[in-house]
Amino acid sequence: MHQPGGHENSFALVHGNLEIRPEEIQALVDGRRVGLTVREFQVLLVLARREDHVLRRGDIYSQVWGGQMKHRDRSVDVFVRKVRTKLAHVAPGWAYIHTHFGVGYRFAATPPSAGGSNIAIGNVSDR
Amino acid sequence: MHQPGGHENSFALVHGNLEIRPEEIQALVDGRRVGLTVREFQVLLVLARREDHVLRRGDIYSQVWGGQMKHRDRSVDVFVRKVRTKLAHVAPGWAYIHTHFGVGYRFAATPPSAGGSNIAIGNVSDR
DNA sequence: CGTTATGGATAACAAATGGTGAACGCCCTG
DNA sequence: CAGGGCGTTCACCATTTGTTATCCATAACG
Repeated sequence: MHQPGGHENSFALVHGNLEIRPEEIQALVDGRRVGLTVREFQVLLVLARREDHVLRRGDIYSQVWGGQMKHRDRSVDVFVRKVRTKLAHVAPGWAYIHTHFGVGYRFAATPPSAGGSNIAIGNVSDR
Repeated sequence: MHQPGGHENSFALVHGNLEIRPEEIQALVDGRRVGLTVREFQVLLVLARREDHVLRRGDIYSQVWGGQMKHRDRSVDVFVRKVRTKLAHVAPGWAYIHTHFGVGYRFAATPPSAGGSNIAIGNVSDR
């Protein structure tokens, strides 16, 4: 994580059934490990720290990778997907990272059925 | 948004039940997301920044799209309508963007019933 | 009233954006 | 040195958004 000269805020975050432990680089859902890699964890952490706020890709990027995000860099997207996949594996039906088209992503732990009983499988993007 | 070399004024605006967060490109009505797209949001923002002032189409256009608005370009109108629709969806009865015939638009958060109990459905244009 | 100007409403089409799956290269470990 | 885990990058495709044209309603005006 890129915070030049800064310490990691180390208190655990709890959102819904998800617990995030910065010092341990661990994310737990109802006590079960999500199994995120370091990068994946960082992306989730950055988002979760600003619950319910829309973060631009560039902001997420600079906080995790440091520096300026190159034009058309898809790193953030790819990692968001990886995180989503692993979270979905442990917490089926829940949604945590919401897409804001043309802007970025927003963290909000959303229980199943909230947001409508979608018969469709695909993702829905917020705005 | 076109502000060559300029920074986005980033403090939230609040008008009536409407909150506008430039940084997040988010508009909220009583906490509920309006769901505007980036362009739609920009149009609303430009208007809201000059609450109660009538802005000419050309001004709105140049601030959002940049450059000079071409003769008979209806972009502004189309987006005003889109914004109105989405706002109406979340805040029934309220009016935010008022038409000034032959001139342009004016932002003013107006609660229901203010402005008369119109039985008619259509729009009313100010002057 | 009849005509013209102006804005509202839709829809068709084009472009931008993000989801996905997979290939690669690196590094570590057995 | 083979295998596995991880981060990075690419390419393809579905969806969402932006742009433009057209038709319709209404205001302005003689």
